[in-house]
Amino acid sequence: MTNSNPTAPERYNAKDAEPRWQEAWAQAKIFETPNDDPRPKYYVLEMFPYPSGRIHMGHVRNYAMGDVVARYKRAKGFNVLHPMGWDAFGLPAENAAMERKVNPRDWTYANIGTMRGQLQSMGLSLDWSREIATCDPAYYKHQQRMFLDFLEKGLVTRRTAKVNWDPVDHTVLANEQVIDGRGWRSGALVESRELTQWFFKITDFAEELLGALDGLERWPEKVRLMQKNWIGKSEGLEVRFALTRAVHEQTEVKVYTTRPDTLFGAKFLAIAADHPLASALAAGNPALQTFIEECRRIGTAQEAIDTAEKLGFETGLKVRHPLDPAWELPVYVANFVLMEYGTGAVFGCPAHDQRDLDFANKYGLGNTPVVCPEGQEAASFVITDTAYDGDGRMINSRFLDGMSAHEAFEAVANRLEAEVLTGKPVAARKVQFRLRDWGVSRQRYWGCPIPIIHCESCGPVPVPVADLPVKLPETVSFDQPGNPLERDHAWRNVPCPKCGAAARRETDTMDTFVDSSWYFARFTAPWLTDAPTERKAVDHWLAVDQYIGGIEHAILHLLYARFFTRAMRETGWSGVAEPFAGLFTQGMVVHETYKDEGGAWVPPAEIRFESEAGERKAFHVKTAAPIAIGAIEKMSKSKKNVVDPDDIIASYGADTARWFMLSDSPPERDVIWTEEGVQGAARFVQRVWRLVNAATQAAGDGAADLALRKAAHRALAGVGEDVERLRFNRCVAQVYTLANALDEALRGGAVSPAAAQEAAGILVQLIAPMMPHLAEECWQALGRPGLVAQAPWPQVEAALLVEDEITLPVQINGKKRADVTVPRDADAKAVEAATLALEAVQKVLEGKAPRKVIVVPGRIVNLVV
RNA sequence: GCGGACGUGGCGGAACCGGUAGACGCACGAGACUUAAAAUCUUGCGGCCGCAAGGCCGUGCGGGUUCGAGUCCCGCCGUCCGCACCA
Repeated sequence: MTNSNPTAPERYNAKDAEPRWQEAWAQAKIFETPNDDPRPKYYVLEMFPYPSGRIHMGHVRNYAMGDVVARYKRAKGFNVLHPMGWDAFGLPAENAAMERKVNPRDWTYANIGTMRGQLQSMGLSLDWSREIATCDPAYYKHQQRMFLDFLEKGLVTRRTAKVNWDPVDHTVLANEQVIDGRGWRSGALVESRELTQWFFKITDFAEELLGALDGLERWPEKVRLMQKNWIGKSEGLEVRFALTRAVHEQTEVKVYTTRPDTLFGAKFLAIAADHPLASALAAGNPALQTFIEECRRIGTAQEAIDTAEKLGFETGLKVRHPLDPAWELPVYVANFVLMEYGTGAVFGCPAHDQRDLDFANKYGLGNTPVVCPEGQEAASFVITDTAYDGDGRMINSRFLDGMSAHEAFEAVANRLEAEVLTGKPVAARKVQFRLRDWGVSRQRYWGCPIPIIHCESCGPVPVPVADLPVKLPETVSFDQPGNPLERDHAWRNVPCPKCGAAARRETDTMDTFVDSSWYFARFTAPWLTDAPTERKAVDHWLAVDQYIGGIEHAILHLLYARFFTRAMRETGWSGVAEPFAGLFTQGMVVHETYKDEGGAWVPPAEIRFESEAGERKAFHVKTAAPIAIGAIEKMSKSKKNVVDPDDIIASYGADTARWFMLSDSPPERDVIWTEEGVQGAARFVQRVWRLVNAATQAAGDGAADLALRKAAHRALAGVGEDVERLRFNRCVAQVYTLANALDEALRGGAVSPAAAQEAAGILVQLIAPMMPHLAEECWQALGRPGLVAQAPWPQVEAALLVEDEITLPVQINGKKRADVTVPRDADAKAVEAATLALEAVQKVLEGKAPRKVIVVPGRIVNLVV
């Protein structure tokens, strides 16, 4: 190429070009989005970052993907909203404050400044005029307003509850934030504590949140399933078991069951250690008291639960079987019954529940099988140490015998609902959810203050809307553990808004997941000072058409946001129920790990590679000591396998980093960051630049035009389709294919200037969403007017996508033996004739006719001989 | 334990509704240019046999359906993810 083109351009200089084009875009304000644009809207959003300090490769991948969609949709004629903001409240700021004696606000805003600069150096097409930070009173003021609205609507409550206490972060955590019994952030084993907390009543929407999942067709099936399981709906029966003697006026125990069909297999009743009946009994029973305390102690540590034995305490109480008053069952207090689920009491059917069986075997309660698997003799069906929880025919169950389990469920439910024995129903059908209300109180400083004032006589009083925001105090000290708001008397002590008496502010702040539950709505009109949203704007822009982020938020953030949007609908701040119409969960960025001979982790920047007998070996750049290449893992500081985006952008440019991020792996899978891969991307950047410049020099007679134009339009059609489906790795492959075709055509010398420039122009527009700076530079080199970022997406010429002749594979008995070339519209008969005329086919047939000929038009020919 | 996803060259991966397995890239081999290196260019690259033409085998393993299976069905094996005393 260099030889054939004496006017060869210099190498493309990303360092020079990238800031230049970023400045040009900013000057032209082309990424600032008006709300009143008549074109169809498209809202693309990536999960906003926590300003932890610097961006990491995960951010680069996330935002590169979103930017491809934004730029593509803009070229397709949409009015695209693509904003950015900061999820700016959170514990790291407080930890930094404690460790480094800096103010959390200063620390946060310094990080925002750094990270904003880094994102801008990536050349993202963001509307920075809509930037928001959740720690800004101008943002959280509206969150406080909505909190009060929710409170008025009954969507917020305050109650005492057993909560997850993180002893390291000194705060309460929601159920969703406890992973494997540990705090999601601190990793500390959580403890159970009884505290008075504010709750968002997400359970009010359990049914709706579950039902609406089916409508989220552009969500990954996996995420929908995870949410479905998390909400955990079950349908069963609440059955009242009458006690044979009253205990402190309690005459019955309510039990929730999803298997009323197995009621005749019941052997015992078990209640939770926290059950009111257990407490009542314990009052006069020290042994039981000890047992209950033991249960509570074990209950706090999740790990213990996994290994803990099923333990019970026989109370001596008896209950009557609801289907046979003469049948009495013993009542146990058991460590495996949860007060939080159902009624805090279960009936045990050992034959058909493993846990009940373990318990029954331990205490010698026996078992009676009542569901017999198909094909099994009822007489010989015995349960010893493995319960049977499958389907079958009812046995040993009086009036249920012979029914299916499902029929028996209905029969029992019907009979107990219309109870004939006592004249009143002893059971009711009930739907039960696993989902708990969302506890939002956090005993931390760096969060959105809960706008409540506690008054001795009036109770919790909402701060008047006119007094919002309740701002965090500016000066705080972190020299003692605990929440500094508690100690800030000037801030805390205020008069009651209702009666004027001395009162005190709520010192808990909101879970930071509240902040991120509505930011996408705020982006639609972030300039409003007197309301969280403008209905016209929010209803126009929502739902987000394409949301992109990590799978780790499959439940947490994505469930909270779905709830919050509904709560906003209930309070009039939005007319939309679902915030995200399309969701994409991208994979992580992973990297090899390296260890030196001493077992210490070594960062990739300190390693050089050599190939010895085809084997890749690593050495330390300075000491030349051999380095062991370890497993490929998520980039993490602890394993030192991180690559800083700044370093990559400085040495290769943003386009190279973006291109590599999009090229190798399917976006939903993990991508392995490799030096070779980045270099490959960098080579391609230069190759595009050379090709585009060479295209301006084309001077052929046009003999190769048609083939090149076909290649260009095939790529155009393919990339369009693949961007729509977020298959960026395939887009990249198509671009390479077109680059190869253009290269070959130019080298052949038979391509006309017009066709060369058309193909080069298409190539540039195809890479523009992915490598926007290079694309602008090339666009200019081609002499095209304006910015490629503003150019409409080229039209595919459909005629160029069809071939006049097609080549079909010919199989004989299912094995490929030849090819046959026929006109595109040849019918089956013509294809058959052409196939049979092939020399290779005739040789096999030896004059005989094939037994069968299968012609799939446009696809394949198969001969059976 | 329950629920789900996945398994294709040395590597990342492609293959639409069952129709040419391995697109595209990376790595690697050979060669050209160069004093040399980088860059660039040419070329090879699933395995086995063969000078070649060509043939045989091949998508985790074992069966099945089909003219035809990476794709569908049944049974294993392995990896990853989510939930987990939920009655």
